[in-house]
Formats: sequence, C-alpha cells, structure tokens
Amino acid sequence: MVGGAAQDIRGQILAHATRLFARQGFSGTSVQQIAERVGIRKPSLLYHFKSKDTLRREVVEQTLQHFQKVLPELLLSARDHQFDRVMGSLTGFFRDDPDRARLLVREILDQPEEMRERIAKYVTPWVQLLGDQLERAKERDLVRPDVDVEAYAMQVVTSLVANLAFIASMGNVLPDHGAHGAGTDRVIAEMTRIARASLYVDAASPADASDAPAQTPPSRERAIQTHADQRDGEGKKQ
Amino acid sequence: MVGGAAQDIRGQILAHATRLFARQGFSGTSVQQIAERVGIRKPSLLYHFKSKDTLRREVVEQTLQHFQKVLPELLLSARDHQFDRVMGSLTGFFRDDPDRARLLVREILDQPEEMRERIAKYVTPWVQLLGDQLERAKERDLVRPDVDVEAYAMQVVTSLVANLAFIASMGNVLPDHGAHGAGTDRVIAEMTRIARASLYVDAASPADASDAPAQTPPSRERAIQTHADQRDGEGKKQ
DNA sequence: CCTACCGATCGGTAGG
DNA sequence: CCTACCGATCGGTAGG
Repeated sequence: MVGGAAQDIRGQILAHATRLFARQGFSGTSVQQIAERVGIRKPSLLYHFKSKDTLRREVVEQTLQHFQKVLPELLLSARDHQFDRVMGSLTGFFRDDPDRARLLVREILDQPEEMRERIAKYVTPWVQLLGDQLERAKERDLVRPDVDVEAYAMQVVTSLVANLAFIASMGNVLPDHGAHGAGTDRVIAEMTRIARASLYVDAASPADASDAPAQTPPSRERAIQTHADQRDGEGKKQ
Repeated sequence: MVGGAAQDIRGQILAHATRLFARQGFSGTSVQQIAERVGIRKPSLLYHFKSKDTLRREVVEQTLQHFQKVLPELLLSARDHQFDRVMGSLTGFFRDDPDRARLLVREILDQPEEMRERIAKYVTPWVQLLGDQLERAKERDLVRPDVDVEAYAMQVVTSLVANLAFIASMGNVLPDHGAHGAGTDRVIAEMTRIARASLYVDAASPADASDAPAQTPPSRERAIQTHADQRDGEGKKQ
C-alpha cells in the first residue's frame, strides 16, 4: 500500500529496461529511451536507479530470481521420469518471454565475470541436483553409463537458452515444410529428442531384470515419452 | 604488391575490429578505440571503411567467408562415418579463434534480419547436404528413424557456436574436479557425445529379436564408434 | 518527479 | 594518412 504508485513506476522501468536491453543490448540502449517508454524524464528514472549500470544489474537479478522461484517445483516434482514435462516447463519459462533468453545470452557476453557468479548461485545447484538424480538413474541402468551428468545438465540448459534466444531474434532458420508452419516447435521438438535420446539407455536390454527393482516393466513405463508433443497451444504461429 | 601496405592496414583494422566487436559488442566499441589499436587516427580508419556500420558488415562477412572456405573439405571428406572427425574440425574452427563464435552470437541478437540471410547463404546449404547424408543413413538403419535431420544438423551447429561463445567469455562453469582443469574439453566432449548418441541407432540389443527387423546385427559395422572415447586424453575427469 | 545543465564522447566530415 | 572541427547524444548532477 505504501508507495504503491512508486512501486509501479519502478516496475515499469524494470519491464521496459528488460525489453530494451534484451533486444538492443545494454550499450545499445540509452537511459533516455527507457524513460521515454515509461513516460517520465531521464533524471526521474535516475532517481529510482542511481545509475544505468544499477538498472542493468537489477534487471538481470529480477530475471534470474524469477527463474529460481519457478524452477524448484518443476525439478522437485519430477523425479527421474517425466522427462518431457521437465523439458517442457523449462522451455516454457523462456517461451513465455523470450527476452529472458536474449537478456541472459547478452549478459554472458557482456558481463562474463558477473554471470559466472550468478550462474553459480542460481543454476549450478539445480544442475548438481539433477546430476545426482541422473547418477542414481545411471546406477539403475536407465541412464547411459558414459553420460557426464553435470556437463549434460548444463548442456541442456545452454542449448535451451541459446535456441530460444536465437529464435526470438531471427525466427526459425529451417525451411517450413509442411502446412503447420510452427518452426519453433520443430526446433524445440528436435532439441528435446536429442536430449532424451542421448540420456537414456535405449529400449530395454532384457538381461537387467537382475538389476531393476522388481516392480517394473522397466523401459516402457518410463513415462518419458508422455508428452512428446507437449506444446500445442501457444507458441504456434499458425 | 600494389598497395601492399594499405592492404595491411585494412587487414589490421578488420582484425582489431573483429576482436573488439566480439568482446564488447558493436555499440560497446567506438571507432576511436579500434583506430587506437591499429595505431592510426579515427578519420584515417573512416577512409578505409566509410562508416562504422560498413566495418561491422565486412567483419562479419570475412568471418563467414572463412567458415565457408574451410567447411567444405571437412564435410565432403567425411561421409556418414568419421563423426568425431567432423565434429572435431567444426569445433576446431571456433576454438582456433573463439571470437568468431562470440561475434556470430552477437550478430544474431543485434542484426537478426541480416543474419537470417547470411545463414541462408553460408550455413543452410551445408545443413541440407548433411541432412541428405543423414537421411540416406537413416534408410540404412544406421540413423534413428525419428531424427529430424535438418533440425538436428542445425542444432549441432547452434550448440557448438553457443558453447564456444559462452566458454570464450566466461570460461567453464562446471566445477573442475580432477587436476588438469581442462573444463572446455569436458564440455565439448559431452556435447559431442550427446550429438552422437542422439543420432545413431544404439548398439545391438540382444533379445529384442521380436521387435527388431530380422535382418541385422546392423550396428556393428558402423565405423561410427571409432573414436567413441575421443576425450580420453583431455576432457576426462578421472 | 521536473527543468536546466554539465563535461565527455559519439560517428562522421572538411580539407588538405 | 593527418588536424581541426561538427552537431548530436551520452550518463549523470544540481537544485528544487
């Protein structure tokens, strides 16, 4: 309640700054430009954020915090199964606002030191948690023995962010054959397939009945193929 | 011979511009900064390239032309086998000068329209050629039937460029366990493994005779696993 | 949140 | 390839 309107302005500044930094880059965007979109003067903006660089930091922090807030439920609710669900949710975060992906890629290039720290803070814990789960799945012979679980997890995140950032900027480069025209979906589908196929041991090797917990007809139930086509609704360009 | 020295200056400008654009971005780099490194004055630089934007275009064009000049031999000499060799050479191009990767990523974000055209010109033909080869390998049951060959090829290139650009900027994010500290190799090794494992049909599954077409112990001859462990020397975490 | 204003730097041109 | 110089814009401050 207190300062509700001021909060709103701060939020507007952050929102417009995110958009512009993502699309034009930090040094390609002037404080003046951001202020214009918000509908205030430049010195007023600099009252809320005491420098352009402060604004940049808060924009990035906000994006990563949102990521951190949303990620846990996805990964924790998904054990070693539900592969497509995890991929779909992860993809969804960046699809909901592709500027997030563009912003992160730009920051990696522009502020590498800072981003190293932020990744250590926001991403690495989850990569390690996922890595542990995969390591256990490996012991149960569900995951290929030669997977470098940490590098794999990091790779999936990297591909995802890069792909979404690139598509957001230039659209899909693949020729759109077929009537449906959703090239983005095609890229994401193949990316998901690659991630899945390179992770799991292929169709059951019969002999590991010894190994697998008794309960299961192991490879089939894996729930992994569930939504192989998970994104129908939104990103579609029709 | 004619204008040899002038050519040299032009080349120096291009070289320093590539470096600076890759590391600081286009709008984060001033003409003055480039001129300083070359050891000339700003107006002299603008005699060789009539605007900053012209310089940018030539920098990008030069990088892509080098790529185009070097790629054919790699891909043509490699048929459906020699997977690791192709990946290695492709990786090598960007490893030789990681600024190439950073520059391309930046251009995708900064000049998406232009990059769409350039990718269509420089990359798509090779993606399609590779796609054709993979499609044939698919008919011979070497490649997984569900691979989207074009999307796959594009994905491999995208991952490669993104990974190298990120590593060039921030180094490796993975904890360096093991004494040697070559985290880059580890990332590239896992990226290569993912690309290979998600492409080829897996090693013969003994008991699924029921499932598999009668014909084949197909997977053995594949020549594909040649260097399946090409990261022994370097990337291994030991 | 504003007007007024700062020094610094930007890309680029004139003119030789 | 240089000196000299241009108008425009940059991030930011003073002061209210």
